[in-house]
Amino acid sequence: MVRIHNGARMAGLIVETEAYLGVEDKAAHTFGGRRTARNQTMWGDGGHLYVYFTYGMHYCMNVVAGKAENPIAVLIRALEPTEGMELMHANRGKAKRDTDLCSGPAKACQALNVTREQDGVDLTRKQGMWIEMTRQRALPASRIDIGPRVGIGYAEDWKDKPLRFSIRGNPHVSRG
DNA sequence: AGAGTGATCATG
DNA sequence: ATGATCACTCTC
Repeated sequence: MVRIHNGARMAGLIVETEAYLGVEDKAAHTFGGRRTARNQTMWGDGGHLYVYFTYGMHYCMNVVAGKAENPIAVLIRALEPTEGMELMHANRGKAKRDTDLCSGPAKACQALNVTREQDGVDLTRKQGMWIEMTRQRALPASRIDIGPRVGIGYAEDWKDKPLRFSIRGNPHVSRG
């Protein structure tokens, strides 16, 4: 994931995600067909960034993954910083080590200076923020941990579904 | 384990 | 208009 802010480039490898599956997923903002000012980006075409504000102080970002009217999104829960760590430290303030920079969904947004201003950004254009392929080979399934999502204990029969994905042993994965 | 913090959303 | 909630983080 690449972010240009004030002319400087920051980047990180996506190491942890969660899937939010449209109108039937009780943990998704679009559950039951809810369509609000906040979540309207989720209802649009995939390839755009959905950013929401929560707990009075935190932003979290998602990659919209469905076609229009199919509100599926992938929450970016953690990044392994690869470029611009100095700027990330400045943005985060309290972080002591590199593993504190982006090891959580709101931390990653704070490090990359992502707010509601970035909601709806087209990630297929290399402007402001986008996603690039790495030169690394795809990881084998054996290197991916799969488990229940974090912080959605209210979601009844959806709370234990295996929709959280992370790279096994990567120190930048959130504690959750 | 508890506080911090305010937008958001369903209710009426 | 009101009140409960919240896809979290930090500090104790």
